[in-house]
Amino acid sequence: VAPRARRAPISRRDRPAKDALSREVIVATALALSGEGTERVTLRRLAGALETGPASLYVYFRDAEELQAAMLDALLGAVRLRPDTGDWRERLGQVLASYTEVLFAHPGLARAALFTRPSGPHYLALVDALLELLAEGGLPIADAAWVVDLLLQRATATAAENAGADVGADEDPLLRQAVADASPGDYPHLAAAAGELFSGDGPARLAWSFQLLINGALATPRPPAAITPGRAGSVR
Amino acid sequence: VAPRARRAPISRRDRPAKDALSREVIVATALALSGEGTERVTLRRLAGALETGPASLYVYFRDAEELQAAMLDALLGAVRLRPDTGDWRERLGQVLASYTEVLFAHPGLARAALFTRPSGPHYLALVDALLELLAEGGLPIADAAWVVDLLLQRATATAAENAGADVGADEDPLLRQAVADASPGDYPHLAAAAGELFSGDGPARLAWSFQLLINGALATPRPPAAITPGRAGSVR
DNA sequence: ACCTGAACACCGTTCAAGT
DNA sequence: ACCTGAACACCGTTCAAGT
Repeated sequence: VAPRARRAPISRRDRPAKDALSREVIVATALALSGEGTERVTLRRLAGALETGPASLYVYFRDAEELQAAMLDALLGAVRLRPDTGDWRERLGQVLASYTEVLFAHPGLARAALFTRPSGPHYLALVDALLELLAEGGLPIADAAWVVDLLLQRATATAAENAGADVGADEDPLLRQAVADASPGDYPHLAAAAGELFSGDGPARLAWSFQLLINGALATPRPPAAITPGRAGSVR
Repeated sequence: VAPRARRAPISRRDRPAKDALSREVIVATALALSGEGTERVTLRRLAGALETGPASLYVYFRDAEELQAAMLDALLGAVRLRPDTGDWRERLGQVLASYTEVLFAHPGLARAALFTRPSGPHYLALVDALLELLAEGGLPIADAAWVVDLLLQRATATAAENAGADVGADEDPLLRQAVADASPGDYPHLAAAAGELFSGDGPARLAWSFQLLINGALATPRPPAAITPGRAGSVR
C-alpha cells in the first residue's frame, strides 16, 4: 500500500526545526531546564523554551502538579536499582544514596517529591527493589512495607533540604549563630552538644542514618494489627 | 516627672481601633490566619488583615522567609516539652507527637519548616528537651546530636506531607491505583506488599517510627570521627 | 523618619477566538 | 479539532513620594 501523502512541514522562518510537542518532549525539556542552572522551572519558562505559550502545556498536562510528577518519575529512571557489590545492607544503602544523588541535581523536584508522591513505573520499580532487599535481610513483608516509606522519606527530605545549596555555603547561619550564643543556663544540653550538632559531612551522616533505620527496623516489629484494617486497608 | 504629653490617636473613621504594627502583632495575626481556614498566608492577604499594604510588612521583616521563621518559632511555643508520665522513651514519643500535632494545624508552616530551619528560643528549647531525654536514655551526646535531627525530620516531613489533608480524603489516589494495578510479573515484591503499604493510621505509624529510630540509635554508634572536623566543626 | 501607594516583574490557569 | 494569544486573578519586592 502506498504511504499516504503528508503535508510538507511548513518551514517556520528557517528556524532550526522545533520538536513537535508531546508529553515526552515536554518532560525532557523541563528536566533539561531543571538540571541546568535554571532557578525555577515555571510553566511560562518551560513554554518559552518550547517556543510556545503556557496555555499549550495544558493540552498535555492537567496542571503544574501533574507535570512535576511526570518529571519526577522520568528522573527516577536514573537511579541505580541493582548495585552488584556488598551484602543486602550495603546494597540498600547504595540504592538510597543513588536516589538521593539523583534528586540532588534537581532541587525543585526534590522539594516536590515530598508532597506529590509519584506513581509512575520508575517509582514503582524503586519501591519494588527496596522491598526485595529488605526481604533478603529477613524483614517480614508487613514491616518492610512501612520501612520503605521511612527510608524514602529520610532520603527525600535530606535531598530537599540541601538541594541547590552551594557546596561551600554556610547553611543555616542563623541557627548556627543561635546555637553558639545559647546560654548554658537556659539550654544546658544544647550548649553541651553545640560542637556536634553540625558535625560530619552530608553523605556520611546520610549513610549512617540509613544503617540506623535498618537496625531500628530489625529491632522494632510493627504494632499488633488490631487497629490496622480501617479504610486504608487492603487493595480492593 | 510629669509624663510627656502624647498626641491623641487619630480616630480613623471610627473603625474599631486597629492594632499598632509590630513584629508580635504581625506574627500573631499571621498565625491566626494560618490556623483558621485561610488557604495560604500571603504577604498581601496578611497585609489586608492588618488593614495596610504589603510594603508595610517590610519595615518589620526582611522578606517572606524571615516572617515564616518568626511564625514557626512562635508556633513552637505550644509544644509540650515536659510530659509528666512514662519513662524517657515514652516521654520522647510524647514530645515529638506534640510537635507534630502543632505543625499539623498549620499546613503552610509545616512545609516551610522543612526548608527554613527556625532559630528562635522555642526551637532551641525543643532541641534542648530532646537532647535531655536522649541523655536520660544513655545515648552519648555526640550521637544524640545527630539523632535529634533525624527525629525532628521524621516528624516535620510527616506533618508537611499530611498537613491540611481532609481526614476522610483518599490520599495519593494515583499511587494507590498504580500499586493496585502493578503486575506481579514486573513488580513482584510490590504486588506482595500492596495490602500493607497503606495500612495503619497516621499516629500509630508515626509512634512506631519514633520507637524504631530510638532503637536504631541505641544500636548504631556514629562512625569514627576521623573525617568529622571539616568546616562544619565545633562552635569554637 | 517612618510608612505606603503604586508600579514592576513575575506566577498558574482559563477561555474565546483563531487555523 | 487542535492549539494558543490574551486576559484574569493573583504573587513577592522595590521605591518614589507622601506625612
